[in-house]
Amino acid sequence: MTDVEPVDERARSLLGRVLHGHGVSVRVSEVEAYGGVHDPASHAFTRTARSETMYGPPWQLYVYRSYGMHWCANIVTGPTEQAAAVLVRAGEVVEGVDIARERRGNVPDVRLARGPGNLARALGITDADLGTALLEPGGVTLGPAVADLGPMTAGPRVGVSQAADVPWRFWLTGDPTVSAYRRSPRAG
DNA sequence: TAGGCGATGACCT
DNA sequence: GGTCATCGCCTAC
Repeated sequence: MTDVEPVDERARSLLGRVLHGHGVSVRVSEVEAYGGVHDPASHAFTRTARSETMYGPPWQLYVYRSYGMHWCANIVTGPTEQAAAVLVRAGEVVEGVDIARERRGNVPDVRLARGPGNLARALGITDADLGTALLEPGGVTLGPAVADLGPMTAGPRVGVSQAADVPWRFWLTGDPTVSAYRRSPRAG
């Protein structure tokens, strides 16, 4: 590997874009970048069957289960074999609000897609969507880039115990749908 | 084959 | 703000 992909740049470019999933559309307000094979915090740091999708071509959906019961949606951004990906952490439901409410239960609208597990649930994303090509018509798709984003902020990643201080979490400044920061108890 | 751990969320104080 | 539920995956034996 002679150079490192600008994974942080790829992550920032996802902010404001709309992710469509099974009848619900979410405007992405918060993301977290994972550098793939060189990032100790990434699932792809050690290659396993679970993370195999991340080594494939970009713009595919990587779905994993967290704490046994939550699904988390990632967008593979790196070229084949690099396994760089971006975790979509939060967003604002802009279409299909009724469907999202049905999936999430009786919570305030601002919380419908706040947090990676909640966002995946609002969009109806499960392991059945693993490997979905996001730029082609299908169950889960990604909209075009947004020109006027407004200010964004960078900070440390949430919940990771390795490389916790790398500022690869990005969110739209002041957006109410952004999830709260919580440091991993295992981070140094 | 068994044990430990987590890119979390919800609830309680 | 703090605590705990919960279970699939990974690693070590």
